[in-house]
Amino acid sequence: MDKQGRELTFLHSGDFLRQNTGLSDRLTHNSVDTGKSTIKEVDFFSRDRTDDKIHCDQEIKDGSSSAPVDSAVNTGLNLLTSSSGILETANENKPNNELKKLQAELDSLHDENKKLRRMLDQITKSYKDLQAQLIMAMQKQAQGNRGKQKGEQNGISSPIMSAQQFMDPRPSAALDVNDTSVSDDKAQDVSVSPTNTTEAMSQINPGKQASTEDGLDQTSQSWGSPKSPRLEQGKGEEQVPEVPFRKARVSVRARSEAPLITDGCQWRKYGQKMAKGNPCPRAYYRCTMAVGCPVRKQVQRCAEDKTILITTYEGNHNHPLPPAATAMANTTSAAAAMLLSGSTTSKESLPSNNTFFPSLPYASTLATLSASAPFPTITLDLTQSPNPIPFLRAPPSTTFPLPLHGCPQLLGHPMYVPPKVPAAAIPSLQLGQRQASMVETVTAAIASDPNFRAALAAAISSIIGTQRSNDGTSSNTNTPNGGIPVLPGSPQLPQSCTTFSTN
DNA sequence: CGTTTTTGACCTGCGC
DNA sequence: GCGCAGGTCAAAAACG
Repeated sequence: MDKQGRELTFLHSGDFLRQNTGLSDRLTHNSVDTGKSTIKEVDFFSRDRTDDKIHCDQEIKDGSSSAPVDSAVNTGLNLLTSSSGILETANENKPNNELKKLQAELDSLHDENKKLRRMLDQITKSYKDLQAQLIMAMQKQAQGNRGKQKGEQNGISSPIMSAQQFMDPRPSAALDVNDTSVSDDKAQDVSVSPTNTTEAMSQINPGKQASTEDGLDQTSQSWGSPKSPRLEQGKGEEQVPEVPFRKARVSVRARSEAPLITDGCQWRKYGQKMAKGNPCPRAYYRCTMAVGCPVRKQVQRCAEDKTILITTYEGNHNHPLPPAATAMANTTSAAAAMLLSGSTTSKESLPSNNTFFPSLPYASTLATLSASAPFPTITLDLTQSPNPIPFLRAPPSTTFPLPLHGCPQLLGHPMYVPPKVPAAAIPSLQLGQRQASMVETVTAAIASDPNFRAALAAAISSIIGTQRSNDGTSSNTNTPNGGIPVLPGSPQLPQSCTTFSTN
């Protein structure tokens, strides 16, 4: 928490600027010429509760996807109860029989509600079963085609498969076509666990899920140091099969003068390296919010435009996340959901434009999928405005234009006015609002994707099923983050990793 | 004094 | 096999 004191939170009106406690001298490039404290981090995602509430309301209105069914049911009950109470008060003088009528009606509604819940449970269960079967079938198919797969790796594979691979670190092991050692047992495990389907999303999700989740340990292990010699020493034996795709990554490009972007988590820097082709060093951070949290992130400034900070998240949090982190998690989870949604057909060489969403206003802000990298990566580009600044994007990939109306380039620093960026002329006073709305805008934009909706619905179903199976509690708690429901794979504990780095 | 950052060394994977 | 690049470790330094 100390660290947070050094961070800047732009989305909280009250916390608009948090005091930097004195590390500013280290970050010379971060200094604001006005003499104000150096900006340590920029919080693109933090929101206040009001925002969350609004977001939640929006989801409910949207109806199709997000709002967990249970919550909808409960809402109905509440409304009825409330309304009945009002009636009771208003009808004090009316005959008791009328009151009894209302009570009877209320009871009947309760019964109906129970029935609906049962139905929901059944549907959820059925969905899980089907999902498990699908995964198993896919794995078998993958094994059958393994011979071909090498060639296909660089090409386009089954959308579902690719999605699974991207999103699922663990599942990736199970689903990985390259992994000959995958066992059916493992596949089953994966299928059973909701976290499997969307690891990246899970990472993003504010972790509400209990750390007891089996996925955590596995994730931690794989993350702990896939490359770590020490850990790998035992790989000779029963070790979890090495997966070509170690982990899904979420990378965020944002314009920021701050060296870091506040994402609600605590990070400890454990290394810095000069990357080839980039004069700016790459910093490596590890999540310190919980002991053994496997989540790591890399922060680097873009070589082409040093005002752009690129942050890449890796791994799932194995601990609950604070609200501020939840907001970020929501955004990244949305991106992850897009990955899962089947857009992943575009593993590579798909046009980097708004081919998929021509109707979206700002193709300039994109989510990019890259399979060419060692790790499946989705990149959220928050740097471009309707008047985009050209910059080089990595490898051929599929892009998902995100209509960010919030002038992403301003996100990084409220006081910073990039000379190149026209949008920078926007008064800094509006930045807070803009940034606050940006998260929602991004979320809404992503959610507008039918594929995303489908994925989200599936995710919710998985979560609901999981929670009930795990603790028997209702699924209402799935949306603590105030907006995007916790997606499967990241359900409560794990949060997907999205990295915001400014290069 | 405890925690965090810095930084050089080390390890691994990959391409030639 | 060698060299390069990416990533991590861990001791030392810095910070609060």
